[in-house]
Amino acid sequence: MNKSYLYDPHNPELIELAIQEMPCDQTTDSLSQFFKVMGDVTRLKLLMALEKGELCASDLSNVVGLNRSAISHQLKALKTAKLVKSRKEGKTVYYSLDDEHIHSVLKVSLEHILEED
Amino acid sequence: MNKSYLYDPHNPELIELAIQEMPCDQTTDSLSQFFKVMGDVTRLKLLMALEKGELCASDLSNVVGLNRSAISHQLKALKTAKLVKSRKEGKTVYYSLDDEHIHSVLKVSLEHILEED
DNA sequence: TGAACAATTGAATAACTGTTCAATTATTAT
DNA sequence: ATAATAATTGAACAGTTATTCAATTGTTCA
Repeated sequence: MNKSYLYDPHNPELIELAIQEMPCDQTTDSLSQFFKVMGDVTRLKLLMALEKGELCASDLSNVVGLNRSAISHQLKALKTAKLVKSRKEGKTVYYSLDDEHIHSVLKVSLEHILEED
Repeated sequence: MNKSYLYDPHNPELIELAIQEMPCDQTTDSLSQFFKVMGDVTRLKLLMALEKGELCASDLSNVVGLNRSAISHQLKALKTAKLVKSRKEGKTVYYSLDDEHIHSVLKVSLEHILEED
């Protein structure tokens, strides 16, 4: 029961509802982690590049305009977050999007950003 | 033209395509900023609480379990990012979601998180 | 074996971020 | 005017993060 009211409630019923319907900490943590991973320009560009198809680390460096080390670090973050998967072929490692949901999240969010107001 | 190849290209055509279809810096910056704002547990919880209805800062403190100062700082960030709007009534300030897109983004992303594998 | 290439790793650094605390503004009621 | 309440603000701190550099692993080919 997370009911530690520090301040006088103005709308007690809505507070109750919001607390009841709030997902558990594990879920909100995962969700915010998911957004955090995409909340970096470099990682976002990597994901957008990989929407076009499978690419290796060097090619991704060329697309994003950062050295291989930086790209490798961020690819690791994306892999840990299970947003990309990799496949080794000889010396080169090919990366691709792991999840289908990402595309729709990117699509809806891009629409939101590009919206006029 | 962002065509500064530092490394030997393995897949030149796909590199070209990825570069051509990559949105401009302003767009990728805005998009990553959008995700960054939701990439924090506190702000995410605030948004999820506001999905239930309009709430004032104190009530949001009670829902999230943080003092008013912390909430106020994060509400400001959400307002700057145009994810929430506010309405003043006497001493209290009521906050609500500014954008309809957020709901679908949260929905799709939550599905992704809760997915089995 | 040794040279060349792709990729990763770890340490270091500079920059950023979220929360707390203390002080302040604004509004209402006595 | 004073007190009380709601909210905001700014400074400070601890913790995190992205990039760079140098070194290393792993693979291919001569």
